[in-house]
Amino acid sequence: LNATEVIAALKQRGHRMTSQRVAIVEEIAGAKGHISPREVTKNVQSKLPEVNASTVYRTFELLEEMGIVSHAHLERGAEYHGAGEIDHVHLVCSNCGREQAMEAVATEPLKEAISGHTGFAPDFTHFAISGLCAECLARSQ
Amino acid sequence: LNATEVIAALKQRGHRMTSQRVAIVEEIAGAKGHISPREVTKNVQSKLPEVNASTVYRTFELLEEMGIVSHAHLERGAEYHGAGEIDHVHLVCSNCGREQAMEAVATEPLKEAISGHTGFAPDFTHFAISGLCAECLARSQ
DNA sequence: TTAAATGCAAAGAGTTTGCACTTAG
DNA sequence: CTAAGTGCAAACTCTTTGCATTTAA
Repeated sequence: LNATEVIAALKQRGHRMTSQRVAIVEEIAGAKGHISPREVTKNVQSKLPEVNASTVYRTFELLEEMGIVSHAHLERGAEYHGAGEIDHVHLVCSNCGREQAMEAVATEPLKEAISGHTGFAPDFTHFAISGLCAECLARSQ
Repeated sequence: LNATEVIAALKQRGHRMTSQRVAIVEEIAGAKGHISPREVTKNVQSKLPEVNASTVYRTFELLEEMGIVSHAHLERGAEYHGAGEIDHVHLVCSNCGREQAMEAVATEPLKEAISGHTGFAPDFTHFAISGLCAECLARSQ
């Protein structure tokens, strides 16, 4: 996710570039993996104290509408990630809370199994997948 | 999930059976599939108007602690289901919002694939699985 | 009797909204 | 200029918590 490109895309759609919007886009673009509205709000406010949370939410909404980011549901609410990134699933340890990502290609077999049984076309990237990470699993045995 | 048995289990643990608790347990036991704290609150209040939402939350907490129910994360917050029920995953259509359940055995192949790649032991029943239901998929093509 | 359970009110987190003000273009 | 964008305050949803009161056993 490249801030310059996103800003160019926004301008092309006729959006105005305010200092708040630039800071928010840069924060999102600079984040690795996923980032939540509250993190963006906190980080942006350390530079521009006046930026309001509602502006952050409105910016995420706009970017999602433009197909630039997507959101996923993790244990504690929504997180966003670049829509262009390699599809990945979110593995969240229910014991220690650690998160890891895994490429979504590995989920193809289950996609086909579910699709074959029910006709439902699953998208494993939208909700996190809960479970036990390797360490907690080992420790529990 | 059988209300009488749950009540018996509560009594055996030394809990008191108040009219509120009975009504809440009956509502949960009477629900098919999953049910949310807000639904329980709404339905119970139609019989006992004075029941407070906090009592419903405390009851769910107690039942989960006793292993009688488990919770899962769906698009709009937590839902509970009987812990004894056949393990099932929640398929939620991102287009029409419809929910369907599917036995979790079908997810075994992916469990093994993820476990083999990352050591992570996934539990697909804890978060819903998003996607397109058969109807919306057909309509989109 | 007495401690568990409840109701209530408040708080807290996360998110949305209406409206008046600001400002990019 | 002027409408898009913003800040602010309020509201809303979901959930939790402290405390005084009620009540099952």
